[in-house]
Amino acid sequence: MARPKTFDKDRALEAAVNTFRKHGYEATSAEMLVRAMGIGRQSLYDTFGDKWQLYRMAVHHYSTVQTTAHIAALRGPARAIDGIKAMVDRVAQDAKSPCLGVGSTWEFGNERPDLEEIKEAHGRVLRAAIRDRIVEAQAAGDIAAELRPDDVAAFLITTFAGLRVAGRGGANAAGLQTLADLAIRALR
Amino acid sequence: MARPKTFDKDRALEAAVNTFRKHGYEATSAEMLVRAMGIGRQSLYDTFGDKWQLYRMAVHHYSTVQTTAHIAALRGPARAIDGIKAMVDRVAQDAKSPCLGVGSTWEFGNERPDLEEIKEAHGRVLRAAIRDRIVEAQAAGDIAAELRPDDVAAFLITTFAGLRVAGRGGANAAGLQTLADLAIRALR
DNA sequence: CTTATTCTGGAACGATTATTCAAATAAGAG
DNA sequence: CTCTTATTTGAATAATCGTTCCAGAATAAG
Repeated sequence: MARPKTFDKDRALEAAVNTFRKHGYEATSAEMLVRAMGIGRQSLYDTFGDKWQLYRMAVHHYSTVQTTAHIAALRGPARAIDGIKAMVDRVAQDAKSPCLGVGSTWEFGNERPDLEEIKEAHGRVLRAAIRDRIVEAQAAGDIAAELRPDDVAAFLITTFAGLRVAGRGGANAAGLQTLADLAIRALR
Repeated sequence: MARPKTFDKDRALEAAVNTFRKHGYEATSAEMLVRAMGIGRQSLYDTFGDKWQLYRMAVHHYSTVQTTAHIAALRGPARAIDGIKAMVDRVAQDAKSPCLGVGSTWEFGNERPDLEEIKEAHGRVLRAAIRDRIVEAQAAGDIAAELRPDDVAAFLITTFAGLRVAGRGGANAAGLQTLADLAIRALR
């Protein structure tokens, strides 16, 4: 059997992710994707189907990486409140590079069931992880006991979106950190 | 002099605003605009120049209306903190309909000087108005004195973006209100 | 009425879109 | 080397894009 050289699909997908992050779905052309991914045009269609399927895979990949990083920061420190702070700080530091989650949410709202499915799955996991640490922080007296954990988790995720929009709009690192600190303040 | 009937430019512009709000710039075609605005294709180009100029006018119009509404809510109540709450609540209630400010920020970042100019001008006015009421609320003891008014104003505007992304993603009215309440909590 | 002006809508333009067919190229296995 | 398969690339398709030209319909002032 002959086994010719095959291109790195993961590398190609990550290049697609970055292109979609920067320009969104509509403003990204197949030509841009091919160039960024460093593969031939036909390989793109053979391997990933079409532009929309590639986009879905990009969103899925991005969501996985991002959710994993969120949770790693969240669970890193011993104290729950420190984990929550670490997670928020990480988003503040990362907010200068465009988020594909916010991008796809803004571009398609909740009108694309297949996209919604992907984001719902990751969102559920992330919300649950955050909620657990909130409960833990409340037990430690670091988050006000009267707050409902689900509400706080939703608030933090909404804060992520706000930070990312601010970052996209040109806010500097120090300003983003100040915003993150203020959000944490709401939990006392 | 003969003076033929002229179409209502304000109505047409508002229709353009709504179309751009829903679909963004890239995904809005001239055909969609013509249909939504209820005018002939040539009238669009004669009156508004081209698609980009129309978009700039739409962003400008939207920003003006939105800034005015923000400030009206902000200055309505006698107590400053109530004005701030009213402004945030208004955004929470409005967050289901897509915001052209967030949309243009996300679609173009801060790389379009002519767009940036428009939003900077309105942003400056809004930030100043918010800051004034924050100072007032601090004097009344309703906002923590140690917070810097500029930071709080930036935080509130970032919260607007977060709420709007959440609304676009399908959050319901009650959930948005809860998020707004939590944001206000950060100011105590 | 006439006449001046505006608006409309079909036709066309060139450019770009996503996608596919088919042929050429490249590279590893035997 | 040959053979097999992956990948690339040129060409073509059909659709749509923003935009302009142009002819005719509509409308209001004189």
